[in-house]
Amino acid sequence: MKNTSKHDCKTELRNADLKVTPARLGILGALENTSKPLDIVSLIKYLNISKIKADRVTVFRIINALVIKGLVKPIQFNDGKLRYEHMSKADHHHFICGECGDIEDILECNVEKIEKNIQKKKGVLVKYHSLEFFGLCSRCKK
Amino acid sequence: MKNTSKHDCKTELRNADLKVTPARLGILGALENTSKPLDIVSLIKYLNISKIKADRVTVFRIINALVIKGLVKPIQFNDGKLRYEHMSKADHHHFICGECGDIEDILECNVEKIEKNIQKKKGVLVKYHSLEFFGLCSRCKK
DNA sequence: TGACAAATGCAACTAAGTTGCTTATAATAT
DNA sequence: ATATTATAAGCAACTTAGTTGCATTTGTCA
Repeated sequence: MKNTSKHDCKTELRNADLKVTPARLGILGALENTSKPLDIVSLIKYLNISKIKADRVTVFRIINALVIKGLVKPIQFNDGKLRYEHMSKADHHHFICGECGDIEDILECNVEKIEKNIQKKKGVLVKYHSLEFFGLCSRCKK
Repeated sequence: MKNTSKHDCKTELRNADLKVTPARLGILGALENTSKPLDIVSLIKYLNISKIKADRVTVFRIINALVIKGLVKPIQFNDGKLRYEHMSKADHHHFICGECGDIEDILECNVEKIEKNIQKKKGVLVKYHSLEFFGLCSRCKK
């Protein structure tokens, strides 16, 4: 299981014309093994735990490269920092509670149809979209 | 026209339990008179032009208050800063070009239905949602 | 295994956003 | 109108996200 994942990460990087390095494998691995989107600080923590040392700057640079190559998608929860999600897990959206920060997955929307429509109508290329819902969760609502 | 708008801003603030001050009127006015979402720096510029002086910190505090009260909605274009839009203009979404930063309005999606669904299913309160499309515009695509 | 391009580390920087505290001002009652 | 009071604004200092330049290291490929 772990081997497969590692192998997948390697070929993923190679297909994207990115050299295979420990930090890159670690970051891709982190994003594939988690259910919630991760911010830079969480990624660095994950790398530390995995005994992979990588500078803050390196993590920023790697994540930017992954985004540009389309392997990873940035998500904004309007708290001043970006989080990142592996594209293979980007098939759902989120509800974010503005009070407690709780994140719930939202499955029931099909934006791909709209996406295709926009591409055709406007002549643009849509790489990814973000659909997030903000409000109060059932606990904080009261 | 201007009087009406000013009056609307006043009652808007009063209804939200916010005191009416020049800076608040200026910011609400700016957000009502523009078609594109504005970031903090643009808001400060607008205030300066309107001969309203307001500290950076004040603008941040005002905008946060307006968001909490639900008069204004923050929008993220994944460039490291928030932009803001008056709620009365929040009925559409955006396409953002990652190359040149161009912003195009996207009209054709009805997320309200999904929103109501989520509220019912999850027992949460959705205050606003964000749906933005990221990619390359027709010019940068080539 | 050696060469070269690409990746990393480090230091210093920019820019967004926040906090604490003092002063000023809008709303309310007198 | 005026005094009172809670709230807003200003200022300085801070935190945190993200970037840039440059020197050093490392992955790849011949």
